[in-house]
Amino acid sequence: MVAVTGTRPGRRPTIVDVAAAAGVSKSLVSLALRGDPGVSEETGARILAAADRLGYRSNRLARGLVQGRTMILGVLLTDLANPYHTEVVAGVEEAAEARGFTVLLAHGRRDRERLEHQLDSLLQLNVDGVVVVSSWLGAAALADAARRVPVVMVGRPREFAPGVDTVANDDEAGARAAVRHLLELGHTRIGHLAGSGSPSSRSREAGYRETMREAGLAEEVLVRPVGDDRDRAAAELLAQGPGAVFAVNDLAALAVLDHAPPEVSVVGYDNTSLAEVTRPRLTSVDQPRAIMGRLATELLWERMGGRTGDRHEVLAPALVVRDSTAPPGERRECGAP
Amino acid sequence: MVAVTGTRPGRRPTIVDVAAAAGVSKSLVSLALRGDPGVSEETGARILAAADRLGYRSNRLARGLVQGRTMILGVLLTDLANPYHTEVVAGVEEAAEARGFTVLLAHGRRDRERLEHQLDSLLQLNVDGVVVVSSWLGAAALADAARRVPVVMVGRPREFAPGVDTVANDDEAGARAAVRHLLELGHTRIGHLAGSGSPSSRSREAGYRETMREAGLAEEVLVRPVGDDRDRAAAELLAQGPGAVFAVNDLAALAVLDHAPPEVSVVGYDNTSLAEVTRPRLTSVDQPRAIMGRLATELLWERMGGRTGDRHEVLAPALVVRDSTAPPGERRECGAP
DNA sequence: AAACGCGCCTGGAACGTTCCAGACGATTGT
DNA sequence: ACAATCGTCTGGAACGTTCCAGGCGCGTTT
Repeated sequence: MVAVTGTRPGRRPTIVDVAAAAGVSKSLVSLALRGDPGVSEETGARILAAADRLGYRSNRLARGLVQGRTMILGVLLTDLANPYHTEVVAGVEEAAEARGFTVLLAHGRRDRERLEHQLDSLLQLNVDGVVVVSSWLGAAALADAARRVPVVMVGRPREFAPGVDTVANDDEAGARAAVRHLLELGHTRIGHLAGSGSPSSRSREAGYRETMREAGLAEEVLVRPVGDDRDRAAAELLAQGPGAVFAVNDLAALAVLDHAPPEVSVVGYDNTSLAEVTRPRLTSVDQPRAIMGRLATELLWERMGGRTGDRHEVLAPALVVRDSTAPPGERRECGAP
Repeated sequence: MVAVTGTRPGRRPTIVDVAAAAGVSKSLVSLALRGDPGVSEETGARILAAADRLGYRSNRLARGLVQGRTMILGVLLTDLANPYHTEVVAGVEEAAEARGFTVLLAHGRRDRERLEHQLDSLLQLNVDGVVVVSSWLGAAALADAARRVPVVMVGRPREFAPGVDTVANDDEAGARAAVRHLLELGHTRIGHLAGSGSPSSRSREAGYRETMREAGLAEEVLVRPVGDDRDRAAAELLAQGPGAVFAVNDLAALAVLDHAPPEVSVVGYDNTSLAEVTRPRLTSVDQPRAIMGRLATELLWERMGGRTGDRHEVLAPALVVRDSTAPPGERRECGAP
């Protein structure tokens, strides 16, 4: 399996090698490999056979260079370990694949500078579009990228970048649904373990406050930002004696569950895979992540088709009720069923 | 911010545009942008300024084409959602970055055919090396890829592919450590919820059987394969009344925890992020994933440097003791501390 | 004074593909 | 019989870089 006849030694075979082996011009090889109808059946078969024999693989760099597009979509992630992100990616991949694109992921590893660097790498590769699954990237960097290639951001940006479409869920509505669920169970003393000032977390907090006010419970509003130390924040919030807690995300909710007596109901946000796995299983607000990913890809597609105006899509989340919520005074279950 | 002077309209600026703007040859621009010492300080500054003004970004396709290498490492993953994988990736990224490589990820989405397709995509991109974090890929596909570019597989292959280095943990040793821990706590009736025949799971089962035999407990050996329905398998295993269970991985361990009375001790394998999050927190065998990722990158590096013989590295795992194991008869804790 | 070395710069040839204009026979239409 | 058309196929020009051989001016050595 070492030296295959017809190939220059030590080099990967090119279209020219295949052409020589099949006794035709390189142009015809190119046509044949792409299945062009203007190639006679017999010659086509011979070319394919030769390519196969030589172990030829097309060189995407060269193709991309001459065509000016690569049929590659780049996905930029802050944090691979975040299950929220990965489900969005699955949606992107599905839609991209259907349109013949290859998806490559670049990873920022929770570091803003690295994130910008990775975005740059993708641009240098001439990807045909970028989906950014991160709120960490600044509007300037995003807008700059959008000047060269379609860019969609999944999530809620601090600031809208011109030329960049966005896909987000309606955080305020999700928060409302969570709080309403607790109200309907009969809770009144509902606290909120809040986020750290990101646009999403602010909307969630606003939804919480609003719903409490509408229920005539403005005095019961109890908010504690989660800060750096989730456990401390959870403990301090619980020290105020709420009957239920709406947490800004699942991890925060877990911290609450950990410190709360079993009568306290807890709702999370994001419906990550954690929610299924913990005991009690966590009631949580689900973002339609796969759909968001698909939609992001469609927005890219539209941009490639020439759309110029910016679009900002907001999707409705849905509450998923599990075992961590119960009427006041009832114990959540714990451990084996 | 629309039409920048000096750029041909509608095209991204190239090195030639920069050259024209700075009044030098394209060759000099190339040298200047790469920081070649043979460029006078003054001219260099002028070129950089021009590049900046035009918003120039180097084209990696063209560079890769002429240099024959891309300074990109590809990582092929079966399953993004698997936290085991993502930590390996972090290790790869760290080591790759230190050597000036960019890491791009391709995702097989738990589909073998897609996995092969993605591998092909990476090869077409002329990546300088591939780390495969998956046991799904056949030896033939791996060997084929290894013929064009260095390939390292992280995990235990069903069959060693020629030309492909591997990095794995010592599953048998890990299993021994887990079982010994249970023995030391005083357990004798130790069951095993086994995997589905992958090389890793077979080694883990072997380690279990061996250790039981050495402890004179050959008669107590109790093995149930996990199959498709984890919950059923766990319930059936528990119906045999073991005092402790060593499970083939964390997810299987969780299924056992779910159905077991609190006196039953449980050990998992892989020490995924789940282990920290469940209650009781799961005792589990940890693979040094980040180190495995780094090592994989180093093996690639060696191959690039010309090594030809195959290397198969096996790293020692370590047991992480948490709350899911206790002496026989004692209750594991549950819920708040 | 010629030769050499050095710092700085340039033009053209790669790299592997696709695109384009057109060549060559054979067939068809008038 | 001649032009037009069609099905196949070809050679060269892109694409945007890097690499290479060398050029020019100037100071230093022989």
